[in-house]
Amino acid sequence: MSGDQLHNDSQIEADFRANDSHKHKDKHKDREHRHKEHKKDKEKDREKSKHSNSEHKDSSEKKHKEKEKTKHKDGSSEKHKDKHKDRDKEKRKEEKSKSSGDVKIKKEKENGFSSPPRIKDEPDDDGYYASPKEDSKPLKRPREEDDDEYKPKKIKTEDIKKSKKRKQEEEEDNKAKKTKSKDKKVPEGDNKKKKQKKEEEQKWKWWEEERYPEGIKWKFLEHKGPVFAPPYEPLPENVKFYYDGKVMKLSPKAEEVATFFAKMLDHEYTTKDIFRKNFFKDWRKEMTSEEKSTITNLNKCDFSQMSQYFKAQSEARKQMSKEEKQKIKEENERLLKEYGFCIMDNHKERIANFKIEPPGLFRGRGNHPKMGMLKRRIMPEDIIINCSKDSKVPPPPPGHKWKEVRHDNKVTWLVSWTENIQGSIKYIMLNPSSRIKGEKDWQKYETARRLKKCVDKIRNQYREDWKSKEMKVRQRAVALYFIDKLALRAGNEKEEGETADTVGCCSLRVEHINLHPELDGQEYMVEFDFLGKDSIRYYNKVPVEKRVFKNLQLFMENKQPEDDLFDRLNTSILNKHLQDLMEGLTAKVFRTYNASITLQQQLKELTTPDDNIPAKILSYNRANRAVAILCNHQRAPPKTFEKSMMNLQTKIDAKKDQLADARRELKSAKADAKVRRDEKSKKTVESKKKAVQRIEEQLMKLEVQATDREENKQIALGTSKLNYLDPRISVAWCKKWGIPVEKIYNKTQREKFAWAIDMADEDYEF
DNA sequence: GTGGTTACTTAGTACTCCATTA
DNA sequence: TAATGGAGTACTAAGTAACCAC
Repeated sequence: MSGDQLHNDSQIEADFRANDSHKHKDKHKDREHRHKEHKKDKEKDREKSKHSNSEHKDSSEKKHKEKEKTKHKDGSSEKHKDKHKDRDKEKRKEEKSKSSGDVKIKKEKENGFSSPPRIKDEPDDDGYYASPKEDSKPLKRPREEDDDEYKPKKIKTEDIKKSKKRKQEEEEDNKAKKTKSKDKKVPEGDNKKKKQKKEEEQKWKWWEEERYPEGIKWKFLEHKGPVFAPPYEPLPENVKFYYDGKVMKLSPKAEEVATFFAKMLDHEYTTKDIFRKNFFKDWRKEMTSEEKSTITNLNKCDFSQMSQYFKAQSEARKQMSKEEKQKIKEENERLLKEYGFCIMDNHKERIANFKIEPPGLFRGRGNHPKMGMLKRRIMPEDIIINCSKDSKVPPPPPGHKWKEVRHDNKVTWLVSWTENIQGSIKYIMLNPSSRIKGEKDWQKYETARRLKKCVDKIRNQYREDWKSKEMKVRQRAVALYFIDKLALRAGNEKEEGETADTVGCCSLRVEHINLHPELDGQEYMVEFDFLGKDSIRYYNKVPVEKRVFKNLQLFMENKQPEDDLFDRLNTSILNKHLQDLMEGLTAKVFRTYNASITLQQQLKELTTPDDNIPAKILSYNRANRAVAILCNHQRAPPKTFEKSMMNLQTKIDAKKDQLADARRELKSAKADAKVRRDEKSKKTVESKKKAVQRIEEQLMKLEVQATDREENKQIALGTSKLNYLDPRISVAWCKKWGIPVEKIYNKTQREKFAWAIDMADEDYEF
């Protein structure tokens, strides 16, 4: 298959799939919503479902309350997994029996889903793709050697010489800074340049140093603690809240929560029943008893004045003078300078998120049962500080104290707290450019490269396991095949009712796949349709091997749509097995491996040596896109997409006219030169020629831009670029073809991948 | 084997800022 | 000079997976 073909096919696929996906997104959501609601409603509601909407809502709310009560009363029953599962299955069964009458949805689904298979290339023989040839070239740097990864990790201590050198350098740097501040005679521009140069020279190459022993994350850590959200500022007197048409002054606490809702009034969220219900419940908790007895119906609340006030405020912010904006900018910079960095082992490192999340309303993704709940304000008393014993512990704000100060150098976080919505722990950690994150990232790609070496063996093994006598082994083998072939996520188990109903490979249910012995002229087709991470829909039709198909039929035998497809499997079983096959191997390594290897293959196929730089970059983006499609990285089409495409087209048309004019002028200049035969007219011809060339180039650039943008409409390239693609592949490609790395990675990305930019040469092979 | 907890990576979206254009 | 648009950034939700106790 040629590069072009591949590109075109994948593009068509992408468009089909993306259109499909968005067309049906809402329907899907509706269906999912019904699914959940019905689960809650159980038997009694079966009858009621025929009744009016409002009735249905009321009863479901009651049921929900009952459910919550029983949850609290009888926690033990909740804990028992099998019972739990069985009950879910029962509920799902009921839901299914109800929704089976939903002809409309089914019909539309049949009509709408026509995307071609979206899989990686496979040779015809066995539906199995060969891994690329392994490269035996020695890698330049010692730490790139895979052997390093194979051996059980040796305990390494920091090279004394190096650390001494580092200290020396730092001291010199400090001296230099001092003298620089004294020296006022040097012109500022010069100073800046020098400073920049110096900074570049002094970028710490942690990747050239020894790693710490396994488990030790740092030896010294000092920071200033977190920045708390600004306190609530009460609304001005003239901004009123109305209840049932009458002005009502709210207590500060209730008012603050009301403003959260008012700020979101234009958002679709605030029209959703669950959101409103959750918000109202939590809002009432913040009210005084008087307010509670008055405000009993959210529909009677009028937040419009508040909403307008915030809109006016944001408008005023936009209209601020340059000076005012500058002042704010400076204040932010000051905050960043003070709290945005820490000292970790002799190095100043940037902190990723030093600000504590402000209070507000929880905005889950997809059909989240907790959307609208109040995310409470985090106080110093909620905060755990982590730093080294010999560091200066950050002082809590006056009149407050920390929940705890600990000195745990086996973890990377500086600050943590527990949020109130899911009860999960949130952390303040370092920036991706830091040593601690970079090292981990590098390690991740090294693990994926190790997988490359044994992936053939693993593939042979799971193919064998499709024939196993043990059901558990067969399920494991088929699931692994999907994870490998389709880059599916592992699919951990989730607590029912706590999050949106999304799945990954191991948690797929029977209802998420459809088997077609023949479809679109191909045999043994599996049709996937489920909501994955972030409730992004995964829809794909894939031809599989006969044995896989037969196994799937077996797994689905005597099961209901809401039953687990792989009922003998979970991620922990799968990962334990993978661990036996290769040290450090887990399900997610396959995603990294397949993404990176795909990029490398695609770059080889798509890059045309004679192309100019913009065309080569288009090829790069196409290779990147192939990965994004594989990993199902979608985005909502930008709101201004159509408009901006139209503008671009207008520009292209204008450029075409300009080109036509220029060509005409060139032609007449040539004719003129033929007659006159003098130097002057020759020169004119030359300059006209150049003008044509220049315009041609400009036109080409615009056209490339248009193609790229169109192909990217619903595909997000960033996620794979940042998390799945070994940056050394991109760096090597840039070096090989003389493309400035800035064209591929922006400043932040270059900082994150500094290690790769420094160490990869053009021969690098993933 | 299970459930709970913890630590960390991966993810999409909303917002901000700055360059370009009218 | 204001409007526009797009790249880059901030934010934080939602995953994966390890570990531990039972």
